[in-house]
Amino acid sequence: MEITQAYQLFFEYLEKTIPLNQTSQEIIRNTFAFRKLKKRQYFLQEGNIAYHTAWIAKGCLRTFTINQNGMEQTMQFSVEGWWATDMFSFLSGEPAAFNIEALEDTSFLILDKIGRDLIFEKIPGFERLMRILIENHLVAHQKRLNAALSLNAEERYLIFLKKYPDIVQRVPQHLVASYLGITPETLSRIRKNLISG
Amino acid sequence: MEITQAYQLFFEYLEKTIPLNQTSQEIIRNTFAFRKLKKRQYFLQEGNIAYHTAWIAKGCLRTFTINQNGMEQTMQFSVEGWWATDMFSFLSGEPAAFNIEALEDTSFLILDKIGRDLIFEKIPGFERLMRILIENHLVAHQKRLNAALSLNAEERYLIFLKKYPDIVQRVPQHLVASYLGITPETLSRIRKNLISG
DNA sequence: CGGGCCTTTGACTGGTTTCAACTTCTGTGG
DNA sequence: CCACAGAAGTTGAAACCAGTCAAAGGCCCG
Repeated sequence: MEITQAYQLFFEYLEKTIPLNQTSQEIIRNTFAFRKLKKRQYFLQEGNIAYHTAWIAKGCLRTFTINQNGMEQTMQFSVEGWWATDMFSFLSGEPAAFNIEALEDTSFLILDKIGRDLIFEKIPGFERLMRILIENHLVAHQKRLNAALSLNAEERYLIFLKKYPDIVQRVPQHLVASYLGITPETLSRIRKNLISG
Repeated sequence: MEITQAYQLFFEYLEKTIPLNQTSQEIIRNTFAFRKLKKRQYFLQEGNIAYHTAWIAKGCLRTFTINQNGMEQTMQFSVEGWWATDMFSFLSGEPAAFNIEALEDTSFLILDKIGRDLIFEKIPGFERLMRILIENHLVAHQKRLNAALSLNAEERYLIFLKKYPDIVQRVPQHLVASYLGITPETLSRIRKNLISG
């Protein structure tokens, strides 16, 4: 993907919420940098500090942690138009608990904290947009927590299917399992069961 | 609890993050209203619209949903200095999915959307404070989701004990179980096991 | 074509729920 | 202040869901 196209997509994304004049676009071009990752490369590794927040223009990033049993726990799949970072590390400057890797060749824009503060200051409505973003993020997490605590594996898989039909096509099955908090074997059996029964 | 004291506590709480002059305090007094609930009374019921966000001065509120099996799922216990609302409903104006009830006689300050916008406009740094609040909230939710998906019941209980030793003392055991996403029987057995072994 | 990873399948294990009975605690009215 | 009813907590036995371990088949990519 071209740099110009990535910014263009980002402007379109932003303009759904806030108007952008030429000056604002220029500021964004100067604060957001363009980056690419090839499949299997890392955007962030656990223990490092998350200096950047990423906005995906094309491709897919996966955010995950290693839990205390040494298993990968997938937190999020970020596709076109989504954001990805370790929020805690980005905000506090402490080492990240999350890893973020590319599941496909991915193009994205990155923003550091200085850039963020600059944008908050210069572009009216941007801080509000980020707040709304995080609020929606929080709501989604509440629903997911609710599901994790009260629904069984099959029910959680069906919700995932319904909510992200595109992502199910796109990522390996064992990663979906790790997102749902179940083993690959269990997910395989659930799918078999859904097809036959 | 007295009205004056509630505002006083709130000012102290706010001043940890943002300075407040006389004017700001006056604005807050005019936008946040004082409320009381007796034990077992509701602050919000599922299906109604959450017109308010609450800041607890004294007491304890419990936020919970009824899941699709008709079981209560406790989302949060809000004690002194915490906030409580159905974020989704408050922001969108859609009916709430959450119930919020008082576990004790509780005194708190409430803010509606109009008041919030007013405060964001009039008090510099307030929007930032709310953003940081939500960001921290999000981080906490991520950790809890992680735990829910990858740890067993005993491990989750131990984390809860460590993180909220005061709340464990304060709320009935079966509500802690519903917070952890386990049955009261299981929590009882876990506790027995921890004491003897 | 071959190697390694992903997925599937089977048998077994273990943690958690369910159902039921019993005990303890709490609050309310006589 | 006691009695009693209802709620909360404990304990046991059986059932169930998901995990673990192991092995075989499928598929992608070098």
